[in-house]
Amino acid sequence: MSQPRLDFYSRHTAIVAKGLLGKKLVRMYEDGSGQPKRLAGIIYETEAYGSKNDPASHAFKGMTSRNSVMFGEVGKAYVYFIYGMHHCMNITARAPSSKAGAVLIRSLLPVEGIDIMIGFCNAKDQLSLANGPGKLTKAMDINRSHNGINLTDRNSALHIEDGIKPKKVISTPRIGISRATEKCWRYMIAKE
DNA sequence: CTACCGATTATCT
DNA sequence: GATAATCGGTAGT
Repeated sequence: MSQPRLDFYSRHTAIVAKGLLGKKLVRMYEDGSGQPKRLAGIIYETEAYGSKNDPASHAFKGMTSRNSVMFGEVGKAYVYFIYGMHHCMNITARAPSSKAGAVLIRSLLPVEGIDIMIGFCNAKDQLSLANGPGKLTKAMDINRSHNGINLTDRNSALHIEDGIKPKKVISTPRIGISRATEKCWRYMIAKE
């Protein structure tokens, strides 16, 4: 299975956000049986977050202990904890001229290990399993231990593989933020 | 050390 | 549509 390499992530964050649609997020889940289980979903919705040009981004005010991954190498996972109960997962990506950047994964369409994911989050059907940034991390058991993990390595517990090619993509303002709402940096696969 | 608040979700009216 | 749940990061004292 081929997968995006470093140069894929070394472009403007918004371009990468759009390019990640249709790719597959793969989680190798170690359940103690000795045989890793594969959990995977097609990326259906993303949002781009920049640096000093983007007041809505964690990186806007400069590097801190939390967001340092956003300033590091591209193609890594940036996982953070929010609202005392949810994790959100990002993929670091930025043009070489930019200091920081990441793409928030907002929703997935589960395709592998669906039974296991349903067990994690009490969801009843495939669609409601990972249709939100906090829900998909719960469905795939993603937490801060995955912060900084290399997503371009297929041996990682978390990585990206090539998936489908979206036929139609739409962009809208981002969700759940109070600043820089004028930027249309949210991308999602549209129904044909 | 203390206080405020957020890239969310489930649940209630 | 509105709000509680719940806690780590960040800024300010």
